Amino acid sequence: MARRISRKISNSTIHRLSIYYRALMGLEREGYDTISSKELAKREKLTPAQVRKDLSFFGSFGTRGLGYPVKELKQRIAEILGLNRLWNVAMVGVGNVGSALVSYKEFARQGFIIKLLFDNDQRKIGSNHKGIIISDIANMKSQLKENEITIVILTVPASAAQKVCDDIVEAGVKAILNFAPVSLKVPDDVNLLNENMAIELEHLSFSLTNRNMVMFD
Amino acid sequence: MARRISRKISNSTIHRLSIYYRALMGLEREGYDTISSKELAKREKLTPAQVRKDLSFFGSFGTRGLGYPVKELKQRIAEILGLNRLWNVAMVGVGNVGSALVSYKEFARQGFIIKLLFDNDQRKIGSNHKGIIISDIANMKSQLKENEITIVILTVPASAAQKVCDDIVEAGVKAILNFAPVSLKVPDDVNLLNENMAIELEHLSFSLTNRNMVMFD
DNA sequence: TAATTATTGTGAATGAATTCACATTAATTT
DNA sequence: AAATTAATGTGAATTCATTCACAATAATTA
Ligand SMILES: NC(=O)c1ccc[n+]([C@@H]2O[C@H](COP(=O)([O-])OP(=O)(O)OC[C@H]3O[C@@H](n4cnc5c(N)ncnc54)[C@H](O)[C@@H]3O)[C@@H](O)[C@H]2O)c1
Ligand SMILES: NC(=O)c1ccc[n+]([C@@H]2O[C@H](COP(=O)([O-])OP(=O)(O)OC[C@H]3O[C@@H](n4cnc5c(N)ncnc54)[C@H](O)[C@@H]3O)[C@@H](O)[C@H]2O)c1
Repeated sequence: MARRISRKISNSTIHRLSIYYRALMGLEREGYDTISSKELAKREKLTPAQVRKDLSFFGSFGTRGLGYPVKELKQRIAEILGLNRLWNVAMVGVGNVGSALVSYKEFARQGFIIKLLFDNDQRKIGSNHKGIIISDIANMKSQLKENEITIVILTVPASAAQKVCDDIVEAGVKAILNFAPVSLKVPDDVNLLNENMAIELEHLSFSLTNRNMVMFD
Repeated sequence: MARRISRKISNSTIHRLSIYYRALMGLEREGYDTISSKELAKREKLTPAQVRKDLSFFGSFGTRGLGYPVKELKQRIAEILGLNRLWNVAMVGVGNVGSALVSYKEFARQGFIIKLLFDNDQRKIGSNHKGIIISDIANMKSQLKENEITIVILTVPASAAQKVCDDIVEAGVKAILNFAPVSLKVPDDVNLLNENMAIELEHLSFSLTNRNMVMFD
């Protein structure tokens, strides 16, 4: 029953699975029963071969001559991505970015349940934020364990990030989404992803600057 | 004087340039005069060869036996990324995410100046947000042109995103950073980047789910 | 039920990105 | 000033990702 993935799945493939997942949600809403790799690729500006190859790493979900069943494929991708369950999430640093994320209902709808909030600002600690009481960062380590938190969103200032990150790791958390613009050091068995909006802006500024692929030295 | 880049620079290389840039800012603060590819790679969990290859696409900035001059290399990368100038930025949709971004001072420090804010909510239009008056979306097209906006940050609900995006494109803007979780259609000459935090969370949930590279069907 | 059509699933081919490996060269030491 | 050391810059080798191309096959049509 267990399908062993021999090859390592590339980050690009994982990323595209999320894209397919979103596309399929849209298609379901629009009333599609099936979708071909050709049509799915067109919608997401990819190639049909890429779509088929990505999916083939995990099994054969389609029907030759017809395409993929929208509802079922969506469900299969949800399973692959680990979205057919709830994840206990904590967030550290309830400032500008943290507040925006907490109020975002889509995360909960996807199974990412923000259970705990932490901050070190005495004025914030104890206050109720969208139904969750903000806890003192001093209690973080024990509370992360007690509440079986598996994912932490890190939205503290860059200067505090490594220290807080160390504590998160010590609490046994294996997945961190970091918004602070610093390279955090974590052990190999911890999944760290960085969300850095400045880098995206810099990418745009690079593209605008090098429109004709000409540089100056 | 113009150095033609024959090969297309890969997105990964551009992304790493931003990483080097941040690392160099840190190194400068820490008082380093020079840095070797070996040390820079170690800090950012990359390989020395990768660092050297990335930089070599744009010129030879180092000294054999010694390494790269921190201050100068930082400046060169800033030039490559187009950060040695100011960019006029507008933001559409001043809600949770939009508000967080507007209050973020680092963007301005990097040269991304948020000049205009737009919304369609009558209660928000006309109000002063961090020193900027929120304008009516109805006036967006003309104002984007008048103010020579080159980058737009799009933080409206998914349902409104494509329509607003079309107007942005019509105004002649060639770079868009989109936070709405939809695939926007834009002409080939428009640079569109998507910032999707849910996708990052899904990546983490994939990694946690497939820790031993075993899947279930 | 046979012929036709559409589209998957996948090895093989191609293309792209990364890493290797070393000649080159600048700085430092003796 | 020669020898030694350290690290760059870059072709070549390798690894990884994407695309090609087609046999296999399910659905539909005649
Ligand atoms: N605001 C943005 O648009 C934006 C954009 C890109 C990146 N970022 C990054 O995201 C992070 C958060 O940004 P922000 O604008 O929300 O900052 P913020 O200052 O509004 O919020 C940070 C929060 O962390 C808390 N905090 C500080 N030190 C702490 C500690 N040691 N333990 C627990 N909590 C602590 C503060 O009390 C505050 O509530 C920063 O690293 C920032 O660089 C922000
Ligand atoms: N809040 C989050 O943490 C978060 C996380 C991931 C993605 N997103 C995405 O980012 C976008 C913004 O999220 P948010 O939480 O800030 O939403 P929000 O509802 O708080 O803000 C959206 C703003 O856009 C304005 N708006 C709506 N339609 C408009 C139109 N046609 N023209 C101009 N303005 C319009 C609204 O008045 C509002 O001020 C959404 O697409 C959301 O899915 C948000």
